[in-house]
Amino acid sequence: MSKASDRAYDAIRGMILSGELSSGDPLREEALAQACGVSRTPIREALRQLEVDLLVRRTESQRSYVADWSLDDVADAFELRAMLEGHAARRAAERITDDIVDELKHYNKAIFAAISKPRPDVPTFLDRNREFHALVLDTAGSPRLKNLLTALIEQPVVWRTAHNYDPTAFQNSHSEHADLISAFERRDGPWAESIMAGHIRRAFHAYCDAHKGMGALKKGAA
Amino acid sequence: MSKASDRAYDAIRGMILSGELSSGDPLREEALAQACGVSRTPIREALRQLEVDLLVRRTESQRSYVADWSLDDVADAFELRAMLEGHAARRAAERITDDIVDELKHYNKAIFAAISKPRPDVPTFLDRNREFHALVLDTAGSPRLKNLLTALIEQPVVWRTAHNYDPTAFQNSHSEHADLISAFERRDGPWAESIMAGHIRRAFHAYCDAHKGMGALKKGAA
DNA sequence: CTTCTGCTAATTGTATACAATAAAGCGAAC
DNA sequence: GTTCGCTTTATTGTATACAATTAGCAGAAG
Repeated sequence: MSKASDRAYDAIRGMILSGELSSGDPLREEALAQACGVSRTPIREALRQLEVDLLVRRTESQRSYVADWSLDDVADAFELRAMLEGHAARRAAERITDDIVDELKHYNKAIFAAISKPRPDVPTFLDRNREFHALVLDTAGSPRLKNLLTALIEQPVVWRTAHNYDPTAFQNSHSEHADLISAFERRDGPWAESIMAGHIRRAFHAYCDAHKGMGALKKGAA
Repeated sequence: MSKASDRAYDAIRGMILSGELSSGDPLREEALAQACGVSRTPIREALRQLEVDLLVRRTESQRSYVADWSLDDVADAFELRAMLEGHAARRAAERITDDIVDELKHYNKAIFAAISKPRPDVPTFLDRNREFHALVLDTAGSPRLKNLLTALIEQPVVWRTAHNYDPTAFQNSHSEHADLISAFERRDGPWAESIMAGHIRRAFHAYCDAHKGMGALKKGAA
């Protein structure tokens, strides 16, 4: 996407993720255009993309609203991620080269450094973690799988949960990555698959723990 | 999508599937607009959708081209379908009601009727088959899964292959649906999953047989 | 009191003009 | 002869005006 569309996309996405907009809020093109300082054309493009991301839902009459993510939806998303990323890990194990393994080790070292500080560096953790998973996905060598997963991976759920990780969860994440790398070194697809699936499922349970009693994702603002 | 966008989408999609446009052909908005009798705006929307469908690819400089589907890509798509539709079948088996089972039986009966004629009624087969799979997918009750699969399910591969089915393949398809219904009646998720996965894989092999020696999807026209 | 109908206002869809950007072709310098 | 850079041209991005559609509401009929 190009400049204005990107600005619009990031802006709207930010408003949704930050809770400035709540579930079910209507998204009117004209209003968003003013808010983002662009015309309706790039807004329309951004909304289409956000719809693919499932952050925005459209009614049959083409009106757009902020999507609502119930706990079931979140579970659903994590389940699919577990399956698809597990599959990706298996394929990656069958195709990986030593160079890629080294690169993964490098990312995981950076993750370790970020979470070993007295006060964990969450943004760095998130970035390296993202890169780690992206590299696995690339190594899987399936453009379609990549397409499906990217729509699933960068979603509010993932985004919000990490801030609530406790130190143990960080450690678990890091050591699961290490296990995954071991599976890759042995080119053991099934092992890689099961580690990855478990890795995602653990993230889901971390999410559940973090959101216990706080009404899931309802009402982000206020 | 609305009228003009739809027309554009169908028209371009048709041009690609029929082979009127070949892999790698550039898609220029202005030219398509004229060809479809609409302005560039709906064309742009259609192209974005076709890109999601993976029928169109865009370069970094935002130019659009007809995507090329190598045999590997086709295999890739079928593998993902097998996994995801298998998953959907398992979920469906855990959630299905007797009414839905009856409806599936009804579709499968219609399929049987269509393929039992002296000269099989392929369009009807395709329609009922589509409805059968769509109902399973709905019953799975995962909007995200549905989202992912619809992007995968209506693709050139599926579309073209059925025309080359031999009578045996039609029969197999019908009897696998019957098996699936049995699994649903017993609410046996794992069974349903494996039948569905096999069902899709068989379709892939039917595709391979039909395209043996005819250079996969290269050069559809001429 | 409810429901249907028609009007009004709000919102999205489409077309088109113009701006920005990337590709292609040409020419000069080395 | 090749390569670098400029100019030209083709193509996409953005803004805006207008058309079409939809929702919301008021008012009359039952």
